Amino acid sequence: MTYYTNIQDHVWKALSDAKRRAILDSLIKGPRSTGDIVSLFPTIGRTGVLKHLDVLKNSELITIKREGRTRWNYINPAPIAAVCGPWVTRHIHGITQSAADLKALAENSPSEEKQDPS
Amino acid sequence: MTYYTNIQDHVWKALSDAKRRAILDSLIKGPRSTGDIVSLFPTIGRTGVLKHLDVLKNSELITIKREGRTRWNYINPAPIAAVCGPWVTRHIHGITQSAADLKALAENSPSEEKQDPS
DNA sequence: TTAATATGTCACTATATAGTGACATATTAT
DNA sequence: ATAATATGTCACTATATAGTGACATATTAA
Repeated sequence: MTYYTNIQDHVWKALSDAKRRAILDSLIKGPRSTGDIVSLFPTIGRTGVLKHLDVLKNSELITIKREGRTRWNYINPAPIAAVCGPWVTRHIHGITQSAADLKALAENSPSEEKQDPS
Repeated sequence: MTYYTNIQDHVWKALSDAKRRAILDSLIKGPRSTGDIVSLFPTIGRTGVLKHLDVLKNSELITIKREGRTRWNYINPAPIAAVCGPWVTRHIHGITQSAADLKALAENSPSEEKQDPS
């Protein structure tokens, strides 16, 4: 199945690939053009990198700003801080969730985690 | 390709699945038997849960202790603390890695991150 | 011993994902 | 206008992954 509609899953899935994490690492210093990022990965082609950037964009881990024919890719750490940060912290400190949360997690794990009450 | 030989990747891949994160959540309170964990997931079968537990075991996110015919699954937060913690912290605070590290990351991303000098 | 319980293993299916090559479009330089 | 640059899109292939049903094994209860 693996139908996940919430942003949480998108973020974790995006971060599960080593190359995508490397791309994010390379953006900490500052934005890079797409071509520049491509040149950082000699082992895969341009379209491959493009698809990784698409994944990062869809999970909002990068934002994009066009300047002429150049596309500038900016890192956006907000999803990391919002999604992974709390989860990792909770597990490092062994903090238990409420039984109700756990039940929801297990039963419909695609939607997972705390959801907006919208 | 996606041949990853280091533990780092195993951890991120393991955590990329919502059900596996839910299993880990359920273990914060304390160890559970395999059958107990299975009963937490009505949407998938026993073998499905077993495979998730295998993934968690291979990434050392759980440890196992047998007691008669019962297998007790214990959470092990060490890989989270060792692998995800620093990465997440670094990104939340926007801390740059050395250029050499970045180059290594990009060129042979399968092995990724800092490796044992062994 | 026999049956029930709890778990392990395996081959299989279906979907997801990484990666590619070919082609298309937009922008800048000559 | 023409060429070079930078990026976007698409169909395709190969592998990885989630999940299943059937069967096997080990342990406890009757």
